Amino acid sequence: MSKTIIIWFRQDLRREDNPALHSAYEEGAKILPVFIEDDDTPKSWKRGAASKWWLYHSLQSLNTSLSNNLNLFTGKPQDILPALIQDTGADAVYWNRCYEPWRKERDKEIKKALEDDGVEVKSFKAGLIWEPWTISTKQGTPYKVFTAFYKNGCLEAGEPDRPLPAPDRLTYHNKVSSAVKLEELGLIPEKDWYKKMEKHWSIGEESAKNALSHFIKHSVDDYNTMRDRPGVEGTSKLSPHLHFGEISPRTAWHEVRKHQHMSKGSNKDSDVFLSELGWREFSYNLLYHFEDRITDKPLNEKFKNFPWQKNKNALTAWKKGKTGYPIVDAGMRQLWEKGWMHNRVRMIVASFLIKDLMVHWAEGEKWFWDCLVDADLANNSASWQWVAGCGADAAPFFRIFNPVLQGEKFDPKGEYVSEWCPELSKLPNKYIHKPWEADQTTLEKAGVKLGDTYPRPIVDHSEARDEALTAYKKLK
DNA sequence: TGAAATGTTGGGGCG
DNA sequence: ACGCCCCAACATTTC
Repeated sequence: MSKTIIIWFRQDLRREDNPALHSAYEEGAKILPVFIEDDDTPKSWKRGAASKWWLYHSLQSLNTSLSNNLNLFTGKPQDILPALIQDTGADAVYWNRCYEPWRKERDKEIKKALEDDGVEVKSFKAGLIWEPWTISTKQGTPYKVFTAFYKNGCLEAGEPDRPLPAPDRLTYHNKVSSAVKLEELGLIPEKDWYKKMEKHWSIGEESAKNALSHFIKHSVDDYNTMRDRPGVEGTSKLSPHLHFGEISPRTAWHEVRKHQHMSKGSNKDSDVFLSELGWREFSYNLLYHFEDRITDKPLNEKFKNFPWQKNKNALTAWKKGKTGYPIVDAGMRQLWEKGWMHNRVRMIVASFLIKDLMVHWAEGEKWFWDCLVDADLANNSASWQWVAGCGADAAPFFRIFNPVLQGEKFDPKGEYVSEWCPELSKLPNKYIHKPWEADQTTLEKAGVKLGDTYPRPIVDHSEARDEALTAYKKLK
């Protein structure tokens, strides 16, 4: 009689390059695929609304590719898994590792409890290319500077492992009767705000592969410059697929490498994309080594005394995309509608919230957490601290983005602003990033009434900048 | 993966 | 022809 192995899916919702699944398949075992929507996540980091919506579809897609054999549960894995083993007589549980602090701890306990009961447990690397404990400085300390981490740490560790093929013809254990329906996971909200997101995304493993090949075919060789143009298709848009593990970072890495070997041109641009995968690894490295100072406390303790403003009205205006700065508002509206924001604009809106409005970066972090389909603890936390200047290898605080100049530089034709702030779309390029400077005739011609159809700036950037710098200077 | 302030240079207007 | 000033253009420094 063949062995039955529970494959506990978490953030690895794919068949290809799935080491846990692959290993069970190679053993010729009967597979019992399981996903548990756990309720033991700390309150602040419960799945956000957009993230839930994505997960719903990703699970649906995974279930299809597992020939409807995915068993869904809600509750605590530490209760559900042993019960499941009791029910099915499964011999082993395999999973791919997660790196959130609370999951790490919990998984360790589950492993011990199961092993004490004579159940075999194996965990695998699937979500990262270089796991944090394998990369350290010559002194044995964790890297805190990206370039050193990536060049001397990651790249010196050698070419990443090749991705594993998807197993064909899996043998499944019978579906478990206690499993619940996808609808019962509580992932789809009552209000149907997500309808508008549906047209922006195609979810699941196959879509993730398509997104990657589309990116490699059309954008990767102009990545270095075009990735900064929010009005243009220049980025990979892989982030949600990577977060849920619909595609592995190793696959992305090696597909780009393959392209590099076959293409005649320079690899400069595609190398920049690979280094972005490196930034993802760096974020996980920080989360792993500095977990208590990553998600809401500043890594740089000097910032504990920063005079953050509880500016509720400003925060609301920011969230709604009504700050009066077109590039900021366009970004915030894109986030709301699409569950995603272009990376260049993420930096601009974050700089604006933190430095122009002097609102604590954790407020922005929370809002992104709820709105982003790619909400990811490591990336979101590290990136907010990066902009705030209090993270590892962070942008210095005094590097304050000017929303007008950023708009003019990276959205020179106003395409991005026009798409997300259509009320401004008839303004000439010269004024589309600063409508308050346009004369009355120009405004009327474009159908813009400041303070009515579009807000006036809620702060004066130049004054706000001075105030932020003054506050920063007082820190010691 | 900035922007503003400050410094330097050099051409051209002009007495 | 010369010195002086103005100011763009560019470079450097500072936040």
